[in-house]
Amino acid sequence: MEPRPGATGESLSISAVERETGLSKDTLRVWEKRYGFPTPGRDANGERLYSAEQVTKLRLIKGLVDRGARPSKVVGLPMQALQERSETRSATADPPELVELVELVRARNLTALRDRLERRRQALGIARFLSDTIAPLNIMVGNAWMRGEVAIFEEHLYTEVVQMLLRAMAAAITGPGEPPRVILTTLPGEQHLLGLLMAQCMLKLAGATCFPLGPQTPAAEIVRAVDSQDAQVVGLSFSAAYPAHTATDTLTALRAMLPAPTELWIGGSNPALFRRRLGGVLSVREIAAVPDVVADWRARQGGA
Amino acid sequence: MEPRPGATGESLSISAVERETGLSKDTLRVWEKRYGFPTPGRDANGERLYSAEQVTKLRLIKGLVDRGARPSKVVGLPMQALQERSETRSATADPPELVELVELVRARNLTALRDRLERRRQALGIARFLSDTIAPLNIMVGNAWMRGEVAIFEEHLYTEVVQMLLRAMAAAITGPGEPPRVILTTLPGEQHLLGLLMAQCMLKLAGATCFPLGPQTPAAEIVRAVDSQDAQVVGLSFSAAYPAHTATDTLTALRAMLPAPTELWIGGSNPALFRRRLGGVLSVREIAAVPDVVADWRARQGGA
DNA sequence: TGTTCAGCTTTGTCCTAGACAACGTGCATA
DNA sequence: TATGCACGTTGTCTAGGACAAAGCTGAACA
Repeated sequence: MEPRPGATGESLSISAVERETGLSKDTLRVWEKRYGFPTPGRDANGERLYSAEQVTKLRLIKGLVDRGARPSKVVGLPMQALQERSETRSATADPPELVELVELVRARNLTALRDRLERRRQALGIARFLSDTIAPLNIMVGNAWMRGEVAIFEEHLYTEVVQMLLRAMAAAITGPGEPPRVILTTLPGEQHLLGLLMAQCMLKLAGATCFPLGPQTPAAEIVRAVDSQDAQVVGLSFSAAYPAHTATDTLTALRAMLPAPTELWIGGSNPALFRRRLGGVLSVREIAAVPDVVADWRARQGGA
Repeated sequence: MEPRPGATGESLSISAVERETGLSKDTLRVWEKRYGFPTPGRDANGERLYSAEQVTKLRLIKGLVDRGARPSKVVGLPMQALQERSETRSATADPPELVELVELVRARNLTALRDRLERRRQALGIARFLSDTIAPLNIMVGNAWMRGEVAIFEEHLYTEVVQMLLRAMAAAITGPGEPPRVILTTLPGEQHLLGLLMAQCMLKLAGATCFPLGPQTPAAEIVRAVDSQDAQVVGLSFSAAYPAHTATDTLTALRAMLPAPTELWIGGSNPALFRRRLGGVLSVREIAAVPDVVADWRARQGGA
């Protein structure tokens, strides 16, 4: 009636692999037919059983495809080639202090990680802490995860530590709550919250009023929220894993549904957001740019 | 290449409906064939287009099925009958003070909601606040959402407010961090965190040491986390929407993968968890029972 | 030399239809 | 009152085919 076992020992069913990798069942089957990979075994009923290695490899491939690689070029590649291609992308000389922090994640030393982050926050101030430490660190941890250097649960521990820190920071920034009033959320399917929390901190620092909706709000509901909260801006975040196409489609739909004066600001690590511009959507490439964006908005409102 | 538009105006594609309702594409198609509902229109390419009303109705049906109704008995029912059946379930005389809080959610009065909750927390103390206010309130808001009385974005606002409160509470409970050491997370597919945060507060109150992994950790990764953190207990939470079958399957698999002395504690609003007992899994029916469960564990360890 | 457009290839998702195992239910037996 | 068996129910899996949208390629043009 409900799902099959899903996972028996080391072998995963197609549903489990869909959950683990984010690749749909259809895609998994069609890759198998077209590219000859993955090559799952079969159980007694002829149903696919994927090995743990194949799942790891699929995750690497997904990472490359998310960054713009074409499946036909990467889906047949051996493990080694995949790892090399993953690494070259992040080889822009990571600063050693941040590499140390990633090492703490790998060592699962949460208390040390928390302390170090806390100290950096106090030393740098919130804005620079976010742009110079958290933002690059997120990318580095994400890359390390794709390369298999950081386990899923280690990435979860990291996310949880940072999330606690950011939420505490956001709560600590108080003020009269001036315009703009900003709805913050992600679209359905996008679960990553860190970008949104960073944006919330920066926006509150700039004096804006935030209405965080948490992750995964359908477009129609965002419109209702804007209406009910009298919001002037909708802020959305897109991680690298979010399908580029869904993003642009839903964004244009949302843009059409929103009243014209309501602005749509987007950010995140998704490369597709910056490939092509969308009308009526402002993409904020760097978290550090948030104060300028808010200042621009205020100037525009003052002038109008 | 990537997903189709998904949503055009008021009509949703089958993928969008899958995301919105949690019913798989396969299930949606097979219900249509077997029960004659839903009856989506078709676009120029012959692809299904679901109306907003059908999606609402599907959500109601999903709610009933999640609570144990059989699809053949409820997929076909008219809207009115569905609403009646949904309501009878929650008709156990909701306390008026809590009904008022739900009204605040519907009125989107976040500041009032936050203040009221904060005051109740101070009046009742953390433990009774969680068991007598937050736990029933979650259920009431969930029911109101299923009945369509509370919009999705209102439910998001509520969740966000409570989450902030619970995280702040959890952070404020400090102590030496005694045993047991508990890994807290949900299985892949389960996104709801409130239950977990409540558990975290209660566990910390009881002096336990918590390692929250956030939502959606694969079973194999939970095992690695237990190993690396020397945890004695794994705590998992299951919302009503989580497919019963996946839950029991993954739980038995996880139980088999964990070392025997590591305990597995589960909680949440999922009725399936209490229908049948699983060997080596302890289901904590009430959030208020957490201190007893911890005390029992300590007695067992002391005796051994 | 740079740009634009048409045509080709790639790619993810959707379609249909059938099969089956696991579950719940109800009935007959011990 | 239990236990076991048969039956109907139900969600997921299988397969192969189709198609639109996006990327890529190269020719024609300014």
